[in-house]
Amino acid sequence: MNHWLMKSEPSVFGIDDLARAPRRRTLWDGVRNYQARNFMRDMRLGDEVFFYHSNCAEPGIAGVMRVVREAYPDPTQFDKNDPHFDPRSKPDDPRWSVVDLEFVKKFDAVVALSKLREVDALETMRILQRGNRLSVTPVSNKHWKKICSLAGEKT
DNA sequence: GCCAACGTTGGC
DNA sequence: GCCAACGTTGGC
Repeated sequence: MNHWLMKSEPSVFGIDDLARAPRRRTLWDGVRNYQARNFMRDMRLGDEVFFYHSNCAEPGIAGVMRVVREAYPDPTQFDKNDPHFDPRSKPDDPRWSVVDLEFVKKFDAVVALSKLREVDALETMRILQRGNRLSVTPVSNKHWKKICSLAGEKT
């Protein structure tokens, strides 16, 4: 099983929104970056994903979700009324993908970005690198376990 | 193929 | 709100 991290702005869609969603599931739409898309296409059923809150008062990791459907075409790319509409994308040759994710747990407290930066063992994490903007990134087993322990969770 | 201009991300 | 870093676009 592989591990991942996905960013979302809590003012748009945060972990509480996922916990309240029907069947506690959502499709992760609106990704419009090729590298991030390619990572989503590598996700497999059962993979676990950190839910990262970005662009907010306390950026950091808020909890965990799980992949419950592997990549398929993002419906918003074909919807003229959606902000993520992509006129260059054709139904027989879609550019953008989504995966379905299910709520697993919310951490008792957000593991803050500032905290992650203090931990030597996490130095090489992708989201901690300078200028990083990717909204979907892989997380190594070592980093996954470390962050779970920071969150006070057993692995 | 180069690269300047532009739009977006996201921490602070 | 600021601004650095980055990806994309489009003229040449």
